[in-house]
Amino acid sequence: MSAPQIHHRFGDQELELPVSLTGTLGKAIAVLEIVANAENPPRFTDILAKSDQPRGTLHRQLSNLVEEGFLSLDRNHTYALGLRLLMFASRAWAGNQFRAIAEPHLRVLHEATGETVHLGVLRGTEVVYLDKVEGKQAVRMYSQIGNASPAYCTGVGKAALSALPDSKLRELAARTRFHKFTETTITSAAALLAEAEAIRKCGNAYDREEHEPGIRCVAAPIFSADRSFVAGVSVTGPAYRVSAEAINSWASTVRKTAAAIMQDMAVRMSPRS
Amino acid sequence: MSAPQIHHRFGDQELELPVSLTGTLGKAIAVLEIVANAENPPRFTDILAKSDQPRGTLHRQLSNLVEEGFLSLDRNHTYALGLRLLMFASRAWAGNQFRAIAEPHLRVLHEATGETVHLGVLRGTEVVYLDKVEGKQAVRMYSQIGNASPAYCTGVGKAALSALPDSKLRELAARTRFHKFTETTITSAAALLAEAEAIRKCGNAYDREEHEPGIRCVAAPIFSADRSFVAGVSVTGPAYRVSAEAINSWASTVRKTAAAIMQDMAVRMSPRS
DNA sequence: CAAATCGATTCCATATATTGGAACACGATT
DNA sequence: AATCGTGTTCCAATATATGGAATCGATTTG
Repeated sequence: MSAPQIHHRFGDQELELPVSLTGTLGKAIAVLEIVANAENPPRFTDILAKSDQPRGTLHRQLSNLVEEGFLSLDRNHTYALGLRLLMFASRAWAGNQFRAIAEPHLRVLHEATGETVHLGVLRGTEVVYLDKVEGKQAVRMYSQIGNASPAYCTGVGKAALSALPDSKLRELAARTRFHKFTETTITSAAALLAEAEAIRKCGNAYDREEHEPGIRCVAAPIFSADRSFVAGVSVTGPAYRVSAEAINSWASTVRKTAAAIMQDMAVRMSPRS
Repeated sequence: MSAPQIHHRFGDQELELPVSLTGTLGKAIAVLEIVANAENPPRFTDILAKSDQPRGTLHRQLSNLVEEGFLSLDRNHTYALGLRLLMFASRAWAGNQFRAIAEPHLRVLHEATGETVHLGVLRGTEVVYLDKVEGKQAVRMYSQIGNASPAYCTGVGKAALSALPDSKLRELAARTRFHKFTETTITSAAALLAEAEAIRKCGNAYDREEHEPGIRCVAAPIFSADRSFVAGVSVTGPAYRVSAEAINSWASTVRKTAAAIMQDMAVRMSPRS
């Protein structure tokens, strides 16, 4: 019913993270966020405590969200994120052109290395994972895909950051909140800027057990011509199995994958169909 | 920072599907839905055509959604679902108690049969898949999980429907819009009610290539005591590899898995902490 | 068993955010 | 240069969200 018209979607996606509230919608989403960030299913009062909305208002907001399927309310009066979010996300993922284009390249990279391959894009100071290719293994997916990790301590994240124009990089570095996950985690904006510079020079980002102990990773940046869209690819493996030499030996392969993805995207950008 | 308090979440989740608009939020979500259902990335005018909102209004709604990260707008003026939806979905999935409880049982079922195992819950007249366990295979995930399929022509869906109280079942059957996907697809409310009765008798639902040709499946219902929450678990395989006899031989195994999940949930429901 | 306490829900005058028509800007096409 | 198709901005009118207080219900306490 619709021609398979190809659009060009490279310098897409916004990088801004929403801080200011967008009227009614923003308030509703703020409530969603509270529920999403709660460790155990929150009750009305729990949410009220974290929200600065008066009772009546909050109650209606919650009711609306439940009505719309963005939240679910069980009979113990605890709220949880609703199934409708899953439906939207599934379509968001399937319809994402960048992911679709990158996917075959990720497979090739996985074949070449035998280790887990990640694809992620920068969103504010975080990286959102769009795909993951790993060996024989039962599902284990939402656990990673759609997940957001800090950019400053992951291979994909640092690769993406390094591709940003300098002004943008500084801005993000300034507003990053650093947390020392391991011994080697970067913990200052200055160190992050230096790291980005190093990555620009050699073309690869490395995660030297900076996020999780025992996990190593090489990554390379992917970016649009104007740097308004930045992402990264990486190969990850456990330190006990993957030596530092192995990581180094994959560096150029990962760079080639990134280059191949960028070229593939450029190709599908130009003509209007 | 928070006690690992266990809440009981069985007769949870709402079954209603949102038809009426919930004020401002509902209108915003309606816009989201338009973008989600578009085949190729829609432009402003495309959305305007499907929406009944005036230009100015629609434009602000879109701007707000972009601002909040629920939509992305690329420089060709095409809209797509935003990454923030992925982040929410990832947390919704990870935090879903039902899925977490069912997961180990799904693995066992997969080991026993060697074929793909699905877990899904009913939402309105559709089934939303929460988990999928399959053999050695690279990712392929959002493609199924979070996906919504019609209930009347899938194993999981029919199993879930059969567990509903009669009045609810009739209501859903009445508002189901039937589409003849294959030769064997059920295409009337009456036939669906009869099918549900048959499932209640034998305890299993079968998908006899009713949704996709060449795909067979046995399922069993999962439900809360008061039937306010209904779901299903299934084993699926390609007809060329999986004979009708094999499917039959798995029937009781699938029922046992469903029973085990239900018991496991009941256990984690009762005490308040 | 009554009273009190805590939480969730409903109500309604008021303030505010959304509305939508029209004007404006921009680029592509003729 | 003029026209057309798009996307974007503006602002008075108005519909909508707000939030304080009252109500309801369940659970705990005296």
